Amino acid sequence: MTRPPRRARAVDVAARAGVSVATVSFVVNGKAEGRVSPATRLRVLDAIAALGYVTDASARALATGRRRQVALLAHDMTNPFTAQVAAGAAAGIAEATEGTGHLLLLLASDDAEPDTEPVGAATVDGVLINYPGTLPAGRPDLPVVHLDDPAAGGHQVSMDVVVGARELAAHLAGLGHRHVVFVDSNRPWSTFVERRTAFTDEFARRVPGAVVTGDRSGIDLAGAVGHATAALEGWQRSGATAVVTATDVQALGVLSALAAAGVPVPGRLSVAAFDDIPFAAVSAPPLTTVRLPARELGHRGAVLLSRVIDGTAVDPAPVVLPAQLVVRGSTGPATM
Amino acid sequence: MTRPPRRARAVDVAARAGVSVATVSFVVNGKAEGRVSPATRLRVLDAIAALGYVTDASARALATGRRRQVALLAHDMTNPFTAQVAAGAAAGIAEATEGTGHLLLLLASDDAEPDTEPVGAATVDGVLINYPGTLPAGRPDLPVVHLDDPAAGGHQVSMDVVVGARELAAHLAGLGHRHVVFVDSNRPWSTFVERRTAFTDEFARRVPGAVVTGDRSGIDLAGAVGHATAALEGWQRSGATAVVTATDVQALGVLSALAAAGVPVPGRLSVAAFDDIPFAAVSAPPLTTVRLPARELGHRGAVLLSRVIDGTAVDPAPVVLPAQLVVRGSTGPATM
DNA sequence: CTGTTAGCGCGTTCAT
DNA sequence: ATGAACGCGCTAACAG
Repeated sequence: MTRPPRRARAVDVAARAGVSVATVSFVVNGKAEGRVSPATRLRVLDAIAALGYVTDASARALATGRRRQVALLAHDMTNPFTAQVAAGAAAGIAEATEGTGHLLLLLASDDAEPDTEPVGAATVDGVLINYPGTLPAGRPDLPVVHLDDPAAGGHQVSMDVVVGARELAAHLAGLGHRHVVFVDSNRPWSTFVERRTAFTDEFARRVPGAVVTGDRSGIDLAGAVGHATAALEGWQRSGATAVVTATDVQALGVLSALAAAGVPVPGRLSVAAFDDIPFAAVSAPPLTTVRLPARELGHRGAVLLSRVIDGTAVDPAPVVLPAQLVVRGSTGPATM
Repeated sequence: MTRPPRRARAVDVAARAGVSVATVSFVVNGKAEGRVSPATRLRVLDAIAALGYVTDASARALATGRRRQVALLAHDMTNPFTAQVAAGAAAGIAEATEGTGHLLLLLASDDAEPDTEPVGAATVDGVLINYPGTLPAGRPDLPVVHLDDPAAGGHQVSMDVVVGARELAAHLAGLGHRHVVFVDSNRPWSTFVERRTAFTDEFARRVPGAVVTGDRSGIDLAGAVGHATAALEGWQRSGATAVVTATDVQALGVLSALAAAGVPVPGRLSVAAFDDIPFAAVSAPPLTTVRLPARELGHRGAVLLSRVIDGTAVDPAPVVLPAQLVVRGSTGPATM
């Protein structure tokens, strides 16, 4: 009665069904068509169910060379944008592989590089990089898709940040703003460079004598609040009438600092940003921001990566997702 | 000149170093001590570096039975609490395994159960469940640690929600509130049940004739906003002077709905919740909430799981992390 | 101190 | 239509 609680193997299934392991393998992998008679196929299926047999992933991986896993290299899961990318990626890989593919989460610890050991150890069939910079060499032919890194080569999916930035510039210009502070991220990622330069260029083009003061802060909430609190007075003295940040998280920090200091938004200072994370819609006032489709980014990236892995996608054709300005209550007419 | 871009294997290293694969295996796994001479060890190391050799994870897993991977079963990575748990878990597993362990992310798609196929396929050495309910059977002896699920048996780490809930009840009672609306989560997870009953009991104990009106909403931002907007009028008519929600996300939604309706907080209605996600500190007004150490939860859970896996932790001794009320601006004296 | 070798569990070609 | 046998790359017991 005391059956060994050991996992059933293909041999066990084969024995119970009175066939060979090869037959079991065929049935399990859907290659029974024209090779295994429907009757025996059913017997095998029964045995599988009875034994609770599940193919061992490591053994299969060793035999096939496919791991059925993909890694997501990201920086900080605590950032809502990243979290959405991850959620989208998980859904995308599941969808593209019909539930057989899975996501290995590789996060950077603090400011270090994320741990890429699994990549070298061939634990994954491909990598999704939501992180600037390339992989450590060693696996030159490993399928890779870059996310939101317009400067990256190869396969990538990004968002039309430039269009969104221009819309934002036009919006602020139309409200009469002439001097804005642009709070960049203190990480020199290409997506942030693009946000800043596209905004700055368009704003300068539309507003004669425009002034865009550069500034930067961490993109974590605490860092953003601290920076904004300290920089606030300088912003006011400079005559700026609007603050644009590279990310929503920073803007939420700015909003908080302004509220604490009793500065009316958008009465005294307008605030706008990029991302449109869910919390941007419920801040006080709700945040005007450039909507960047984070979840879609992860989703499309995962689907693309799956295609690269199975060889369907060969030549790198960058996918660019649309971005769009969402006007809410944090921006208003410029007032000096 | 055209070297095959193939990954180097142990045999290749062995050949280059003039030793056998066993020797390579020993030095790779740090078992060279007293088995391999320092000199040959160095030769092997050189060969490894020269060839860029990295042990194949699948092969090693097949041979050792250890996958060096752990799964995190979670519901919605978009929820900041979950994201923090994930970040903590990733850090914890890396720490406990000195960088050799990794995190497989298994998310539930919408309201379905999360995909547990990798668990059955033995892709992981253990599972971290931040999700109510147990694993599908089939692997009864698989190490499991439940997170924030006080009703779960076995190994688990949770938080002292009861203490926090009582502090909150005392706080509101002290401010003169007698009628509060408790907006529960619409998911019947034990952690939420605990939050509600602990709060309700303590509040009733402290306030003679106390009224706690029950209510519930989704714990996603959109759902919370929608619900609050619709329920708002009823809350006001009922004579409630405070709203307590099961999670910060819901409270943020409530705050947003109240702001849109022009209801002063805490002037007309006080608002409080559980979690203390980062955004709770920057809302307008900043949210009074019971701080639940999410990151720590994930971290400790991962460390504990590692111990269970390597057999260090045997008897399930539930770990309970402290919770503590953080009073901010969203709660004030009751006013009718 | 070092080499040989038998598994680990599955996929797949080649006979039958 | 089915089974036998080899290989995937590595670990670990055993022999020397």
